[in-house]
Parts: sequence; C-alpha cells; structure tokens
Amino acid sequence: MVVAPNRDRRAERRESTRLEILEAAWELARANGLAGLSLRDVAASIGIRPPSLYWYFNSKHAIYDAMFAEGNRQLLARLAEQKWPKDPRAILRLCARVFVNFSAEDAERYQLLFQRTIPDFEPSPESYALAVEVFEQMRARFAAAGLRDPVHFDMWTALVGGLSAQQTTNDPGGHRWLRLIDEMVDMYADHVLGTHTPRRQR
Amino acid sequence: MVVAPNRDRRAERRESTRLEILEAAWELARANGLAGLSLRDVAASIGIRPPSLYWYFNSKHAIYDAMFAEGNRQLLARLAEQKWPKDPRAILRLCARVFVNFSAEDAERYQLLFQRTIPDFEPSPESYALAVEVFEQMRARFAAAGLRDPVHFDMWTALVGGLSAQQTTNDPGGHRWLRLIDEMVDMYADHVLGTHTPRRQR
DNA sequence: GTCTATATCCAGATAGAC
DNA sequence: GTCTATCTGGATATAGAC
Repeated sequence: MVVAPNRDRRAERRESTRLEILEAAWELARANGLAGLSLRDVAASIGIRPPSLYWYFNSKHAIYDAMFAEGNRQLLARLAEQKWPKDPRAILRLCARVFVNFSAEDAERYQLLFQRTIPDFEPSPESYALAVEVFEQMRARFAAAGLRDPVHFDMWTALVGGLSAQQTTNDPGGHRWLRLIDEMVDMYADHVLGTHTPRRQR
Repeated sequence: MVVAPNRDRRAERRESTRLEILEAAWELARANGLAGLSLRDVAASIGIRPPSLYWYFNSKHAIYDAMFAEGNRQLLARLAEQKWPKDPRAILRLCARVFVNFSAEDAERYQLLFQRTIPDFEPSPESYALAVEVFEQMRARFAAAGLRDPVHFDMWTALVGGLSAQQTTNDPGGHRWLRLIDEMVDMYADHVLGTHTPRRQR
C-alpha cells in the first residue's frame, strides 16, 4: 500500500513530460517545418539536454509516431463530439466542415497525417490503426448518408483532400477555400444523391 | 572568328553538364525522397566530386530552383502540345487529364511544384514566373470554356489538386483516382455549366 | 531521470592547387 | 573545370557517471 501509489505518480510524471515533449515538437514543427524538426531544439525548448529525450522516446521517429497518433486521436475526438444530423446532405456538409477545418487549423499536422513527405517515416502498426479508424469513421458517416459506392467515397476523399491541401498550402490562415466547402458539398451531393434533397439549409 | 565558336562550345558543354546534374537529382529525389536529396549523391552519380557541382550551381537551393523551373516548363509544354477542343466540357476534361496525369507521372515533381514541403525553399522570381505562367495558361483554358468566376476557378484547383494528391500519395503507380477524372469533371461541369451541354463524349 | 562526454556520420560550402 | 583538403556545423544516438 505504499509502493503502488509511488509507481503511479512516477508514471504520471513521465506521461506528463512526454506530453510536454510532444507539445514542444508540434510548436517547433509549426515554426521550422515538419521535416526541419530537430531533437536539440525540442530538448532546449523544454529545458533538458538532448540525450534525456531518449528516456521518453526511443528515437526521433518515435516522436513523429506519437505525433501522428495524437493527430489522429484529435480528429477522432472531433468526429465523436459532433451532433450528427439525419439528412444526407447535412451529414456530408458537417463531415466536410469538420475535416477541412481540422486540416486548416494546423498545416504541419495535415502534412504529417495525410501527406507522405518525411523520408523513411512510417507509422507504427498501433498508430496506423488509428488512421484506419479515422477512415472507417468517415466511411460510417458516409454510409449513414446512404452512400456505399466505393467510387463515390474515393471522389469524396479527393474533394475534401483537395480543399484541405489548397487551403493549407496556398492560403494558410485564410479562408479562400474554406468558404467553398458548402458549395463543393452541394455540387457533390447533387451528383451522388440527386437534387431532390433540400439544398440551402445552412 | 576563332574565339566565338570556342565560347559557344564551352557554353554548350556546360549546359549539357547542368542538365546531367538535374537528371541525376530527379532520379535521386525519386529514390530517396525530395527532402532526402544530397549533393554528395548527385555528384557521385555523375562521377564528379561534390565541390565540382558548385561550378554549375551556387547552392543546393539553386538545384531545387532549376528543378522547379524545369517541372513548370514541362507542364507548359504539355499544355501547349494539346489540340484544344471548342466544347466547354471537352476543354475541362482535357485540362483535368493533362494536369492529373502529369502529377501522377512523378510524385516528387508534384511535391516540388505544388506542395510546399522543403523547409526554407522558395523559388526564385524567374522560376516563380513560370509557375504563374502555368496558372495563367490554366485560367486561359478555363476562360475558353466560358468560365470566368474566380470562385469556380478555386473550386477547380481544389478538384484537380485533390485527385492529384490522392493518386500520388495513396496509390502511386496505380489508377485508383485517375479513373475518376471524367466523372469528377462531369460533376463539376454539371454544376458550373448546367446539364445542357453533351455529357458522354469520351 | 538527468547529466557530461563522446561516437559516428552526414550535410553544405569554401580555399586554393593544378 | 576538376580536384584534394578542409571548414563548420548539424544531426541522431549511446555510454556511463551521478
């Protein structure tokens, strides 16, 4: 009855430092680019020496991997907290808004999760499973809108991915493509659902 | 009457070595990732020592810059060599095919030209002018299809960019998104042109 | 848990001989 | 034009003391 609480507190402290490291890593990635992230800088920004990081993460890739997992968990949380409507068009609209807004919030996170630009980085199986879960959640929403054709889903990913990429790459911090979400979704819904469902509920 | 021809031949030889360097750089970028490109490897692959590269290019960024310019020139050539139809839908279809196929051919080239992922790299004004020219050419084709609304053009770039990104990132070498080009364009054309123009001319 | 010290390797870039 | 030799600084990672 004495050892266990100590172990717990130690584990908590360790976990809290891990989070601190990840927070610093995100900040530096946003400042210097995802590929420009360096462990020296991460260590310096939380006030420890670089080798000490290795007590928390086995390698730099392990940090990227934790960031990848964290980003996917954030998106899953975002999807879960929505009040999902029943109307197919409204579902698609909300789905697109959640995804594109999430992407636009953090270009480096978008790059890490959805573009493959860091040489030699591949997510671990556990982290990749989270990415698959995101994909499945999206597809479940899609199915709830009455859509099951895989071709239509591929068109959908191209559509929301295209809006996200244009926004993060060509107008970071702005809303040049964000404001097009609803019209793009209507265009898509007209194509896959037909025009009989209501359009202008915004 | 003796000096000038020598100068010409020297300049030609220099230009040819420059092209050899760029060719090697593209190959290595495709093998190791764009960000993983190293001057040592470039030098080794054409059989010279790293410092000798500096007689041809002032810096690594100058090589990226030349690659950026070359890629844009290739796309301009591709656009110029098309036999452009008059029918709006056909114009859009060809425009999308040219762009998305060009992107899918070379993921690293797509990354360099259209995603901004290399830390600190910005194209020189001269190279950037070529990118602007690509943009203007696209917009000219777009205008030839009777479309002038800037919002519609932004939707268009999101659409073709989305297809390109999905194809290069998630199915390199395949055709999972390439095969969706025509349907996506029809969807778009239905939205911006209306359904009165002919659809199934494929 | 964090440190110092260090290993190892790589990078881009420059000086100056030939 | 190309070379050797070198500079300078960066990186990730490990060993082992405390």
